[in-house]
Amino acid sequence: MAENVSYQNVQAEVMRRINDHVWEPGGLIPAESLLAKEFGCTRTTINRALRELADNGILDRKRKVGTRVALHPERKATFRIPLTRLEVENSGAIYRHSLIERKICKPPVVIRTRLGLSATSKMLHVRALHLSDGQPFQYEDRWVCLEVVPKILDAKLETISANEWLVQNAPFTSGDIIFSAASASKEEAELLGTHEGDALFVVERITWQGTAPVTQVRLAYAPGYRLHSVI
Amino acid sequence: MAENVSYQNVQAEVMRRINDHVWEPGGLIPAESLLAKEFGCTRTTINRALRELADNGILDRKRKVGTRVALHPERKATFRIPLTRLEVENSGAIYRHSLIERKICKPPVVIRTRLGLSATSKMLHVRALHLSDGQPFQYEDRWVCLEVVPKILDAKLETISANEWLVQNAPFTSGDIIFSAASASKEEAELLGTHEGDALFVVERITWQGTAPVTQVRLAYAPGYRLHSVI
DNA sequence: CAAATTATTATGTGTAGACATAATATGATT
DNA sequence: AATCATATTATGTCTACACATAATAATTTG
Repeated sequence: MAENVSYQNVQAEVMRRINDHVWEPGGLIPAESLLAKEFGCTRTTINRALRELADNGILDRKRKVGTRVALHPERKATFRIPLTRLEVENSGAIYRHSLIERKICKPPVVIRTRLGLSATSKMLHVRALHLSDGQPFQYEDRWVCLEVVPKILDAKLETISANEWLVQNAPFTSGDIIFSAASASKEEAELLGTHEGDALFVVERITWQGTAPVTQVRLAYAPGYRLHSVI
Repeated sequence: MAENVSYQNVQAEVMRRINDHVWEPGGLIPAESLLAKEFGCTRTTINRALRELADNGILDRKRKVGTRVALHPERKATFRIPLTRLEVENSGAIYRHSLIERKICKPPVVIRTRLGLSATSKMLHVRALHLSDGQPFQYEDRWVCLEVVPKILDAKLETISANEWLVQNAPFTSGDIIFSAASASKEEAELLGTHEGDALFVVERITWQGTAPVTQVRLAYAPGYRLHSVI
């Protein structure tokens, strides 16, 4: 008798009660100590179950106030941000990349202000094309903050992509990502082997080391690219 | 004396050692029991610290084998999947939606096979336009599985959007999401108030209740839409 | 020697209890 | 009545210990 109740059992039952509207969206659910008594386990176990559900956005918790069912159950989707090389190789194709430009210069105002840099700052501007089985796969336009990552000037970016060098040598603490769709410019179309005006999937990413910007990159994918994710 | 060591302290120090290459990517790190001794806390605390980092993709853990620094630190990004209504309202605009079509019929083969339905299955096909301050914001093309959610036939989809009705009435256990870019068809362009061929940001989503498909939806956003996310 | 069996070990998860902390509710004071 | 100090409460996190489990290593067996 007295089987152990696992935190997963608790989670399953909590989810059932939410789905069956036993516990209404926005409503308070019983306190941990009560649930512990009801489920016949310790508060530790209940705590872990509820904490994880709160991490997943299913529940909202506040000290002293209690735990309530999230009002708008906006499920969180997570997706991995792989290296472009691995993204290609995982599809079974052969990866290659070619450096288009590598220049130290002052960034355009858009970039500078977005990163919060002074007007005199110089950055490393890198443009590269990533290929999958010889076909254009992704066009990369990157600005690297030299004050934060001066060592990148020693990197052989013809051999190792800036993407990969940064992952290995420039840790970041946080980042912003923006997904959008854009029409291919003439140059982009040429590089990606498609036509001007074609719809491209675009990812922009800015990464930070504390409050200092590390790098900003714009990745334009060749037509047909689909980013997959799971809820 | 003997200050408590929190799991967050442990996480911070672990991250430092990874960033400073004290622990190499792919390398084994000391076992929980050793770290507990080193940090002067219990294994429980170490476990929580490492477990969370593993959840975030920073570490790889396997029983008996140990814990290693993830070889390719593909950071996971998470983003919320809000109701379209809230997405609009949170931007300060007024939301409205208009139903374009609501029909019970057999789905095209693409949809049917993707959802694993039989050839005779009928589904509810809903098309709607979501507006932000009167301007076209998102075009929704949805198929709902009537075997799983028969009650949707009673819903007043002119009043409440299918999106919102389903969130409240049809829980799901898992889902796939695909992001892509597409050129606007003539009809899409008309509905979204733009031009044929314009680049649209497209989200496709399939949700499942166990192994049964709940709904498949294709959301095409008006030009200019950007999806934000944080790492 | 190869195959099957039996340790061994690192993580996974549970119990029981304690103190910390944030936010509210209550009561005392002006 | 309004303000401030004080209890109260639910979650947050830690200690200390125990047993479960998966995967490997060591050992026995055919």
